[in-house]
Amino acid sequence: MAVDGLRERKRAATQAAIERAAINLALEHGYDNITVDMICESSMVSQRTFFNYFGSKEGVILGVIPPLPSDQQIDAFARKAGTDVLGDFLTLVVEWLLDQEPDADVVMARRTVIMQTPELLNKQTARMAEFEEQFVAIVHTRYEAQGRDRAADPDLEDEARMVVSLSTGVMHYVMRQRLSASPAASTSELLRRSIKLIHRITNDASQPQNRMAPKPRSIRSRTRR
Amino acid sequence: MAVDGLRERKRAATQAAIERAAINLALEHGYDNITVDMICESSMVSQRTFFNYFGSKEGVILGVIPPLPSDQQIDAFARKAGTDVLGDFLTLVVEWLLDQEPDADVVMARRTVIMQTPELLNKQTARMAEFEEQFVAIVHTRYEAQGRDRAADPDLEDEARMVVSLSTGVMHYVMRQRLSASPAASTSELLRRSIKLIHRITNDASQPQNRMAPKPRSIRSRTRR
DNA sequence: GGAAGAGTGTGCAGTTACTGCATATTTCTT
DNA sequence: AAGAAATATGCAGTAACTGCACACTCTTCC
Repeated sequence: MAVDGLRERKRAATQAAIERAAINLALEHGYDNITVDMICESSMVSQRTFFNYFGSKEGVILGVIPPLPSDQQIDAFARKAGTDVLGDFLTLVVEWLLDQEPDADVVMARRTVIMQTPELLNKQTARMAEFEEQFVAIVHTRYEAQGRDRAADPDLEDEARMVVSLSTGVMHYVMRQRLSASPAASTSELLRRSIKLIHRITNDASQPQNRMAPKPRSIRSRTRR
Repeated sequence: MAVDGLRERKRAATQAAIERAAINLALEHGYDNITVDMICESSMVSQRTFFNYFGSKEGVILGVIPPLPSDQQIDAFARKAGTDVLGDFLTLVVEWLLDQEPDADVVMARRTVIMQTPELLNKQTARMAEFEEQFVAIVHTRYEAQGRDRAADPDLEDEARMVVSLSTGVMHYVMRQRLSASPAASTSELLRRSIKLIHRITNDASQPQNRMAPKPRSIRSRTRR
């Protein structure tokens, strides 16, 4: 029994090779101007292998999707005492997405590529959106742990979904800030600032909560195309 | 000089034909199981024409992207007296995206297709995200109209961006609700309920604003893949 | 140490969305 | 009716992605 596993090491090597090749090519030519074939040639693997590893062209830049949060993590989130669902959930998602990949160089290079290719940021967000249902379920475990019942409060379903939708938006913001902001600021610090921003925005609104859509419906008259 | 323009009428006809063909096919076989060629055959146009009209396969289901809000609309948004930036901006976006297409049948059919194909909802959101920069600019016009200066308040840039990010999330939620919710509920009503939900979620959090990330950094120990 | 078995790499052929370009057809203008 | 402008189409090509069959390599277990 190999203590480490030659297989695993090889696997890690190819993965890293493809990754490096892709990132370097993207840095040099721009993500949109490189093809999967170029990456394959540069990393000396077949196209098929490339897709076996990363599944898509974006995948190699955005990184492999981590496995969903463990039951432990979900449990920890569900049992937190506070009422800050949004903040706690965001913390969970950030840990899920961002706390990995120890290689600082790669992280840095990824950043640069994504920064030069706004479309990639959107794809990142879209990729996250595919877990919407699972996320909603996670939020629900928290509500249940707090004794809030789905049957008793019909809005609870909507509330969970809104938490997730908001989180997706905020995550997009956070990712974006991580690119441009001083890399010194830790992610959790960034998150805290984001939450503060949200409060500033929404609290402003909570005082004159009344007038929302002054015109009942008036902009109908617009020419098409 | 033709009062109406034969050209325009023909154009509208082909567009409608393609649209109908696409939606019907999607309803029958599912969006993922139809090809652009099938749509073209069914609507008797060349593939090239299809792409001339809709640009992409999603485009024909999601509808043509409306032109950005007019300067008038932006101005109206900028000059609104209240402090509810988020609500007002959401109203603007909803008007931009949703207040068009008088044909109820088509709207209904679209709904069904999108409902059956969650991926389409994400693409819709992604498509909207491409206007992020323009949206941020719009929010800024409002801040400027209110005398808030970018130079004086360095966080203003971030605040505008956060408004847009949040809006994207909320719009995703709204679109989703429009699918499942009783079609009776008007969109503006839905929006109002959404804003209320946001307040419920964020106000809960504003009281115990302190404890955010209890564990400083501990989940590092996770096996990869 | 060698055979069986599981995991990996690769070639190939095919599908599908999408684009540029040249050209034909149709409608509008005057 | 002629020329300009818009529209429709065919064609050829690119690039991402998939399924499948087969070869190769590491692991395991006797």
